[in-house]
Amino acid sequence: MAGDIPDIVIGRLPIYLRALTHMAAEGESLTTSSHDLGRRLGISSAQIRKDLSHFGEFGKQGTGYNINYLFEQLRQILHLDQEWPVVLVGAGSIGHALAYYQGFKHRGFEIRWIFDNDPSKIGQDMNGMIVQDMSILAELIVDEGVQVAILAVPAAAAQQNTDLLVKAGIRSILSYAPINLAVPPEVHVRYTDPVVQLQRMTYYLD
Amino acid sequence: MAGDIPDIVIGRLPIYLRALTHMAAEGESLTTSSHDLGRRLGISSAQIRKDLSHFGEFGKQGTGYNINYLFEQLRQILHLDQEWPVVLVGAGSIGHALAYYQGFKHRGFEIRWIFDNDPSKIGQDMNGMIVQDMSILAELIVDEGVQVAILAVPAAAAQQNTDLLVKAGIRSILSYAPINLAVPPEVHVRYTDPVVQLQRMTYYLD
DNA sequence: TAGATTGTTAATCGATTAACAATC
DNA sequence: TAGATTGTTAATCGATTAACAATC
Repeated sequence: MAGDIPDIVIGRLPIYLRALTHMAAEGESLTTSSHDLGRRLGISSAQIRKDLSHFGEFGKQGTGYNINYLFEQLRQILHLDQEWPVVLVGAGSIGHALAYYQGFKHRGFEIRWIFDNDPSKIGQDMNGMIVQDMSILAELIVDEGVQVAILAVPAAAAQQNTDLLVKAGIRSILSYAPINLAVPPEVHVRYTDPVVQLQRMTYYLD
Repeated sequence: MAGDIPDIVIGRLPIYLRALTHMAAEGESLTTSSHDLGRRLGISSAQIRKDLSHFGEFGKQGTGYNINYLFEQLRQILHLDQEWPVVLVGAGSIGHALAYYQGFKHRGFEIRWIFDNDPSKIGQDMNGMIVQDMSILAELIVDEGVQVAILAVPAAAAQQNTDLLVKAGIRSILSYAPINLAVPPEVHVRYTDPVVQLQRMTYYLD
């Protein structure tokens, strides 16, 4: 059942979740509709209804969706009704920004450990965490059962670090390295490369 | 002609460009093939050939594509045969990481100006640039003809800053704020939200 | 030449949208 | 009730893939 839901649908759920958070915070209404949500996100109302229909019936004809209820349902669908501990690999400037980023709180994730192989960084404090030596990374992942990693190392080191993470049992990797990573099919990787995003837009510029 | 090329195709070109850079750096061969490129990127060879065929004929039957030639062609298609000056709005930890990020160099972009509205940050040096007051942002964009902006401000300030950027003439925005921005159709926006990326993957975790 | 690979066409596959009965 | 909006079906739209003639 779950396996046949298109990944592109899964990819929109966090966007819906985020919009619902804002709506709840605004507190203008207890309910929303597919039309209202779609207008905010630039998505058709039909698509939103179709997406949600993969998982159940969350709305009421005539009134739409209860914001808090739909929010909770999406949280459960995405397995965010628990906090995922995250290991951060790389204590450079990107790693630093991530270590101090407040946005993980209350959205299902917490960076708990930071690793680097640079002796000048090891032992440093970053937002209450001590940068640890890569040599004990695999052991920690196994012992703590960590499944989620953020990779913020230079491109040249990314694949070898990925192999290490995968071997230790990591199943989801968010990579900031500007390179495509090879992983086995059961491991999910998402990429963040600001330059790729910018390059995609300059096509439309003169 | 250009207008009818799907945006999803445009979105893959920077990925191809990045892979070609690595291939050129490795220097193992002067040529590649759609099959070779596809294997590296997890994309079918047919799709790569189809994508490229929107823009011209860059290969040779029997031998494939000259890496440097294809690289140059893609650079031109994406308008990266010039350096785009970028204005960075927000000098917090994300802004700081971006200001010091070396990855923009040689990939078509340079952050030239940093703005913030926090008096404690204004005047600070960041990688050779002085953080400037938001009050002179619009004037600078107009005077310098800046078209590309990176937005790294809190969600609460993102829409009002976007409105300011758009009004001043910015046409491409890369936003790190975890919120959907409303912009006129001629302005392109891309988003980077690490939490959204992570949330998309936890669906597949137990 | 023989083998390899392109560019392109047609077929397939999948995603989005329009429309509407059901019903709150 | 009348108006609004859901969930779903069928139609449309668009993207991917398979296949192959052309040709290096």
